Parts: sequence; structure tokens; C-alpha cells
Amino acid sequence: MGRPGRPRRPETDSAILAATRAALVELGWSKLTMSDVAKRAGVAKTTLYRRWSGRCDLVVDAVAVLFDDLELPDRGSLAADVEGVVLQFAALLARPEAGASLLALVAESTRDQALRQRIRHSIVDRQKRLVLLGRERARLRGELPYEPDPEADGRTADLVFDVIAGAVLHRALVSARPVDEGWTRTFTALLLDGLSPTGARG
Amino acid sequence: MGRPGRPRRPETDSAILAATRAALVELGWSKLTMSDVAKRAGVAKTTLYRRWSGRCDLVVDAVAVLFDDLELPDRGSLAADVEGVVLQFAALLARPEAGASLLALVAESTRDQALRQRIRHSIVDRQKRLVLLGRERARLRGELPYEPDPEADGRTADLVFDVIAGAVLHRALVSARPVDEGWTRTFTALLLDGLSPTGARG
Amino acid sequence: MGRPGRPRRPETDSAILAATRAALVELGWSKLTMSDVAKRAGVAKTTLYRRWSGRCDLVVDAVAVLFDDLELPDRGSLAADVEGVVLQFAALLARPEAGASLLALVAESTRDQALRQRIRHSIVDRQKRLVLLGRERARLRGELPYEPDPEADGRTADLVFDVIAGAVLHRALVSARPVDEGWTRTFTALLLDGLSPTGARG
Amino acid sequence: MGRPGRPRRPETDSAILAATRAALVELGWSKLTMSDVAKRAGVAKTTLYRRWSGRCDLVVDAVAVLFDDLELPDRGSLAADVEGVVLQFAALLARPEAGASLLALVAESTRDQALRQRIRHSIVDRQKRLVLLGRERARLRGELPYEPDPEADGRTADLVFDVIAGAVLHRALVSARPVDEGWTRTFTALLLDGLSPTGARG
DNA sequence: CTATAAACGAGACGGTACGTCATGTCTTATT
DNA sequence: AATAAGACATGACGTACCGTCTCGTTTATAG
Repeated sequence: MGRPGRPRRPETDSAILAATRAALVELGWSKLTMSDVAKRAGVAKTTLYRRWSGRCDLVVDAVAVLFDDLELPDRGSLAADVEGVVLQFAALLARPEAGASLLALVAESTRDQALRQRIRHSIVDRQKRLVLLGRERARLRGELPYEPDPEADGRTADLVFDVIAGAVLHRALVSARPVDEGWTRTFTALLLDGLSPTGARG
Repeated sequence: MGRPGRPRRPETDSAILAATRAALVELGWSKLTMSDVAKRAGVAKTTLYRRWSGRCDLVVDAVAVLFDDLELPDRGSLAADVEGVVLQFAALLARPEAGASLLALVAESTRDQALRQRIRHSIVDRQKRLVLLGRERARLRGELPYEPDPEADGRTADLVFDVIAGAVLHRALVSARPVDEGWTRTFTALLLDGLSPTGARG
Repeated sequence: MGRPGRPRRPETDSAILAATRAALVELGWSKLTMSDVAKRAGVAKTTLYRRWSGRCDLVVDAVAVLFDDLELPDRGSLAADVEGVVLQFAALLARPEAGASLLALVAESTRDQALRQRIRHSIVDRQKRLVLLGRERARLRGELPYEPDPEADGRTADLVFDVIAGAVLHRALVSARPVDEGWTRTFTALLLDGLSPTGARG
Repeated sequence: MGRPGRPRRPETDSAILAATRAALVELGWSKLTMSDVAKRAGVAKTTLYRRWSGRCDLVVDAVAVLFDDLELPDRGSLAADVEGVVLQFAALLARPEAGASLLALVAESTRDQALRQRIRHSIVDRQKRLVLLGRERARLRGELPYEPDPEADGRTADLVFDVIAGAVLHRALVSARPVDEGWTRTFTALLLDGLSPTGARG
């Protein structure tokens, strides 16, 4: 039944991913080396390469699990939900294994189609879930109108996701300033109400 | 007067920076090497290290000049100005020397205080200028109210900058989808009017 | 009677040895690998190691069979017999599986007592047989005197063997020049009559 | 005048060669590694590869100097000179850096034209010198006749060299028995007088 | 007009990581 | 038990860059 040959030890995978995260915390992306990860995991370099094709793939998997923890508890209103997701995402990006690695991976992915899809599937889509869920809830609450055209709805969701994730990421990593309660509140207000003064509308 | 010894050839600096950009276009950040840049510039490695302390500093300078070209022609309205700046910024990020390099540098800067300031001074602040200028113009047009508290005004400008730059950057590089006229228009609408339906306000 | 468990397939041994010789021909001693031999023989690496302790032992056995083919047809005189054995030995050493492997094995054997004995038993003694046989015949023909002391006789046989085998080996592999009819004839003349001009003797 | 660039430290060469010999003594040819030699010599692996293309070339040079020490003091007669050279050569082959390495190199050279010439030039020809010199002296003493045809003379010298070097090499390394005074004497007698009993000649 | 001092090219140098390969052992399921 | 398959720890391979160094050469100012 089982395939021939000695099977891979399954615990090894998670040991390696944990070692990778530890190395990211200690050394950062640019100083992370395969040899070091192997040493930390108590594993041979060949075992690493048997399971991942290189640094990038390895780090994607190591970081991806962090993004699994994102959740969207129902806080009762769209604004509160947005604030919740912003704070959660910011907390994640603030971790040295996550934020910097994500940037570096995305930078690398601009020249690597396969990596781009891997990142999207393992990391980005797991964030976008929250946006979709939040919009669903807001509609049930009547805070957002129903959009009959599913394509237009998707476009809007994408846009909102880019705005939220982009703003937090830029604030936290590019501007390198804290995403605290105050910033989160004003950002959420901007997102919901827009920049124009109330009277300027319509 | 002048210090003794042979003076540095000033053209060399720009030759090296041009070579750096060429290498970024051809190889990308992760495969760019000092030796290769030296070869391209027709310069010895020692000359490179005499003028820059390493890869990161070199690339910051090489990329910074690209961000000097950003301009904000007056298009007559806040919305039009925002669209203009979004498209300009997107065009810049789409260039392989600029977008990916910026991400990689920022990733690296999370563990390097000096680099962070260098990036801020040479790259980020040059973008933020446009936001400040745009807000000034909008006020003169009456599209934005005057904010008496300069600190609050600064916070808002920072927020708007993070939202605009972050959204474009996320769309272009993380989501890896085009920042075209359509997206720009809907993004600008969202920025100005917010997510909530008109009636939900107040 | 028979031990429990599945018995070893006997054909496997010769398949492996043939694969080893093929690998020696194609790759040579230094590039021969156990994995490659296993692959060629259609056999798992474990099977190899169950039957031989390593590369050296395996190659000794693989090469030894070649030395079994050496024969000494009676050509009617000591000189003719010497020429016959020289040409046969030279033909063997010229084969890429044999000559170079023998040298490499002997080189290795200088640090490995067990290997030394294995080579002696499986390879060297099979050559020496011919010398002993040739001397026997020469005595029957009256070309060589009887030596009453068996120990002295053995010493002389050893010496003659070292001279013949050594000269051919050195010519073929160290000097890397052909052991052809001409060389063989002059060598045999030297062996039988010596270097000194006839008159210089006694 | 001098070529541009930092010149190579000349002492490094001999340090590396000494380290190579030390490694050969300690580990033997088959366990000698470039990394280990580099470590012993206090030198980076890259420095090794900058100066030698690989293990074989390195060992040829490391071993060659040993063969420079061979000399042929005039002992008054051809027989005595032969015995002298045999003992010297045997002493050399008995050294673990020399004998086994030579065999291994020659084994490798059967598949490498360049290595073959390198060995010939650096090692073999230095031995052959002694034979040529010895024959010269023997002629002056009247022990050998003058050979008018230089080509025939060369062939004979080659033959004698193969016989002497081959016999000693085979005795010492293949048969693995001592080349002592007794053996040397009987070998020399065989070389000079031949195998046939005196009466069998003519 | 000659010191002297720095810039500059070339390339050697000690390191370190790369990704691959072979070793010999082991763990499976199958025969 | 032997076998095929293949995972595994180990460690060398030869290459590539790193950032530093040591040369000879060139180009400026200062004495």
C-alpha cells in the first residue's frame, strides 16, 4: 500500500519551519541561511532541499502559519470590525518574522511568477478572507448595500483590501510608526467617511 | 585650500549609480552584486566601497533619483490631483529598479536604524511632499477645511500619505495587479467619499 | 537445513561485478560511485553493502576475474614464453578497468592491511602463477638449472615476477608507452642476457 | 612594470605544498581533502583553487619536490651505481607521501592527458635523469659499449629505466616487501647478467 | 620641481554560504 | 532474512561574493 522507501518524518517539517522562524527573529531575512536553519532544526541541509526548493519557498511556508491565526470576531459594527482587523494585522506585521519577511518575499516575487502565486495562496488570500467576511457581516447589519453584480463586488472588495492592508503595511514598515489605537481610529474614520468634508458631498 | 591628494572624479558617482540601476533592471535586487556593479561601471570594487558602505546604501542612492521626478501638476481639483499622483507613483513602482528595490530596502531597514533614516530622507519624504502640496492646493480651492492645529494637520497628512502610498504599493506589488485608470478612479472615490453609503453618515 | 529467510539471489553478485566493470570503463576509478553501480546493476544500495564492505573490496572482486584469464601456452622456449606472458599482461593492463584500477587499489592498500591481502590473494598471486609455471617448464627444457634450496628458488621467482610485472606495468602506465612486439623482444633479451656486454661477464 | 593588482604571497605556495605532504602522511591520498589542506596551511580554499586546479595538480607539485632530492653519487662501478639508485628510489617510495600518491596519480592520469604530462615532467623525468647519467658514467668506465644510433640508445635507456623503476615499484608497493640490501644485490645481478645461466648465451 | 597624499585599477586574500553529490546507515513495505 | 525504495546525517565539492588588503600608477596640492 504505502509507497516504497522510508517515509519522511512528518515532525521534521514543523521543526524546520519553527527553526526558520527562529532564525528570522534572530538574524532577519537577509542573514538567514539554509545552513543555519538546518543546524537549528537538527537536520541535514539535504533534508531541507528535499522538502523546499530554496530560501523563498521555505520562508513562505514558515511565515504562512502566522497568517492563519488572523480572525475577525464580530465587534458589532463595521467600524469596530475594521479597527479589529487593522490592529490584528498590525500586530502581525510588527513581528520581525512576519513583516520584513513579507516585504522581502514580495520584492523577490516581482521576478518570480511561481513565488508570486505561492505568496498569494499562502499569505495574501488568508488576509483577504477577513475583508470578505467583514463585508458580509456589514451587509447583514445593513451597513453596506447589496451589490448585485458579483464582479463589481469583487473589485470593490479587492480595493478595500488593498487600502486597508496597504495602509497598515505602509504605516508600520515604510513610515515605521506605530499602528496604535489612535491611528487605527482615524484611519477607520477616513476609510468609512472619506477625506472630503461632509458638506462637499453629492 | 583643497585637500591634498588626488580628488575623486565626480562623474564616477553617477556612473556607478547608473550601473546600479542597470543591474537592478537586469538582475533584480537579490542577484545584484557589488562586483557586478563595479564591472558595469568600469570601476574597481575599492572605489565602490570608498563611496558607499554597502549594497543597501548604494541602492538607496541609485533609486532615490527616480523619486525626484515625481511631480504634481495642478489638474484643477483634489480628485484629479489624487488621480495624477496615484498614476505617477504607480508608474514608478512598476519599474523593476524602483518597486522591488524599495520593498527590499524597507525589509532590510527593519533591522537597521541608519538605513531606515536614509530611506526616509532620500525616498519617502520625496513622495510625501506631493501629499503636502496637494493638500495645500485643495485648501486654496476650498475643497479642504483649514486645520488650525499644525500637529493634527501633520497627523492627517501622514495618514493620507500612508493610505495613498500604501494602497498603490499593495495593489501594484503585493496583489500584483495593474494600477490603471479604472482602479485609480474608484480608489480616489473611496478616498474622498469613504466606504459608507451617503445616507449612513452623521 | 537452509537458513531461515529469503536466500540471496546468486546471479546478483555477478550482475553487480559486471556493472562495476562497466562503470570503471566508462567513468574510471575516481568517478565510480556505489550509487551508480547499484543503479547499473538494477539493485538497491543496501544490497551492495550487504555483500561488499565498500568500493575497494567491490572493485577487487570485479577486477580479479580479469586476471583469471591469464594463461601460459607453451611456446617452446623460455624466451618465447616470457614474451607471451608479457604481451598478455600488457593487454590486460591496457584495459581501462584493469590497469588503472589495479594501481589505485594498490595505492589504497598501502594504508589498509586487509585490502593488501585481498589484492594479493585475488590478483597478484594469479599473475605469479604464470612465472612459477614458466620456470618449471624452462627447467624441464634444461633452460634453467634446478635450484635445490626451495627458499632461494622462491626468492628468485619473486624477483623475476617483480621485474617482469614491474617493467610492464611501468612501461604501460607510468611511462604510458605501448608494450608492443618490439619492446617485448628487447625486454626479454635484457631479462635473459642482462645489460652487460657478453664479454664483460665473469 | 610589475603586473597590476596585489601580488601573490610567494611563501604561501610552499606552505600549501608542505601542508599537502603533511596531509598525505596523516590521511593518505584517498582521504586528503582540499578543505583540510587549506585549514592546515592557514589559507582559504579559494587561494588553493586560485593556484591549483584541483587535488591532482596540487599533489603532483607537492610530491615532485621529493623527487628532486634523488642523486647519483659515483660509486665506482655500474653495479654499485645501480644498487645506489635502487636503494634511493626505494627509500622514496617507502615514504607514505610519495609511493602511494604516485600510484594514485598515475592511475588517475590514465584518463587525463594533461595530468599525464604533468607527472612525466615533474616526477618521472627527474628519475630518468639518473639512468641517463649512470649509463654515461658506465660508458666512460668502459662498462657499456658506445651506441652510435641515438634513437636506439634512447630506447635502451627507456627500457632500462622501466625495468629498474618498475621492479622497485612493484616490489615495494605491489608485492609490499622490503627493498633491502639483499634484494637490491640480486636484482642488480639479474639486471646486469640476465636470467640465463652463463653457458646458455650465444 | 619635488614631495606627499589621496584616488584609482587590479587582483590576492580569509571568510562564508551556496546547492549538489556520495557516503554508509536507517526505516518502510514487499517478497 | 533478503530486497527495492528512498529518507537521512555527514561532510567535501568547486563556485561565487563579501569586504579588506596590498600593490603600482595617476593626479592633485603644498613646500
